Amino acid sequence: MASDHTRSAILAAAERLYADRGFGDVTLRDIVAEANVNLAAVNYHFGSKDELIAELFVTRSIATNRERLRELKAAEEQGGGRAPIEVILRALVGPTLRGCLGPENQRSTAARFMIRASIESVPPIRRIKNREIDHLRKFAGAMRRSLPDRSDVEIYWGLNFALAMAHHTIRESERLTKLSEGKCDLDDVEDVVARVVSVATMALTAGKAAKAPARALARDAG
Amino acid sequence: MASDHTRSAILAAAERLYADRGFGDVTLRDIVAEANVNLAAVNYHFGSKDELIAELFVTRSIATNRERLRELKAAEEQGGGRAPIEVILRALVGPTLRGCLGPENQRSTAARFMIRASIESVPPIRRIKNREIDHLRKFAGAMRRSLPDRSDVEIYWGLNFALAMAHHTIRESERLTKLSEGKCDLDDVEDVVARVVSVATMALTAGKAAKAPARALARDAG
DNA sequence: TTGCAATTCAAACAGTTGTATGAAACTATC
DNA sequence: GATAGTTTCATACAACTGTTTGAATTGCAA
Repeated sequence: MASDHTRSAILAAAERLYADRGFGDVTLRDIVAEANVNLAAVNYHFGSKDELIAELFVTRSIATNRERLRELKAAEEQGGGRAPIEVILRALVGPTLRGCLGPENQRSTAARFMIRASIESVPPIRRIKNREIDHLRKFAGAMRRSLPDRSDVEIYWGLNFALAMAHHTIRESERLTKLSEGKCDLDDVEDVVARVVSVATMALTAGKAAKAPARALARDAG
Repeated sequence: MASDHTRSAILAAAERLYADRGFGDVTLRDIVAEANVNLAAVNYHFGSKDELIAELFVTRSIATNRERLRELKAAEEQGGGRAPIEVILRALVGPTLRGCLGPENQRSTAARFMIRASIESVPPIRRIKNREIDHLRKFAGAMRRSLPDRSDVEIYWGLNFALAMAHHTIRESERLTKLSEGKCDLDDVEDVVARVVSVATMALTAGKAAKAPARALARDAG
């Protein structure tokens, strides 16, 4: 490969545009204009538009997941195979929140692209996304080890709510700022992380009689 | 005028298709095929595709908000101007959850359409959506009356998290079912509502030291 | 240099999109 | 039953999409 220059220029431009404007209204012509390359270059280097998107997503997906798992593994090792639930949750939502919030110029294009991908669900991405389940299962496993007296159902709901709060806060950050007239400071990322982790922790550790009357205690006595 | 038949057939078909497949890949030709009307009928009756979408969204938006506010108002009147926080939250997330989850055949097309609209953010909708802020402010007001010792910041974060859990659960319901291998039963809508309300309530009523270290624990779950 | 493959480029292609047109088919009023 | 107004229809249109093509250009080895 003589020069990857064109190839990586396309990748960078595409990621930036998709992150900013979404998949819906970014055309190949927008991308090649931003990258200062010829229109045919995309098909020459990637085969098709979908393959370009897929490569972008796979690359970032692997990187993000590795980052999260690194934090998780470190925490579990330090705790002798069992990490505090707060630390697990922090490893789950921290990297994404840090990448997508905070002062404008510090936001990672990569993370913003991943958020787009998790929202818009364009075909080439949807096809790949099922693997993410396996990734989440690892977190579910760590959470189970951390809270052995909790049923699987509670674990999964807690996981779901943690991701919900993180993603929704990112996605609707503008609206929250506007609604609260700036009182909710989304630039203070560590505060946001702490809030999400705190609420998710409460969801997972609150008294068992929180809601399900007599239903849940039967089958799962880990 | 003479016969609204064509007009309402288009509205119904469009809503159904948008709810099922999103705005991205539903064309006017898909809509008119589903509605069994001529292609030109859309432009004749609505002016343009965007105006069709806008009318759909405005209609549903008004209906949903009226439903939520009705529940809220009833609760506040019954409590003499101050409703329990759980009831307020239930009025906020209940209608949407009930419309979008539960047994397949009971799901409201209207609610599913609104979820799509809240996710995909197509131009004609984005333009209208800002009014939703005023609607949410009414809920923030009720929450403030219900929890007078809470700061505005806490109120807004609680509101944000409640919506986050409701919307995310709807949007990722398939994934949660798969991840939990069916253990999380999303057809049991009232259980889902109870879980969301319960966690959001904890977020709003937990020990005031929420902002401090992540170690704050709260056993006062209602 | 010559020769050859890799890369770039302008241009065109085939398909789809939302929209516009003008004639036909209705509907109701007189 | 003729007329005027509304609604439907087949069809065409212009703009845009991703993709392909084949010629020009580049880079590098012999």
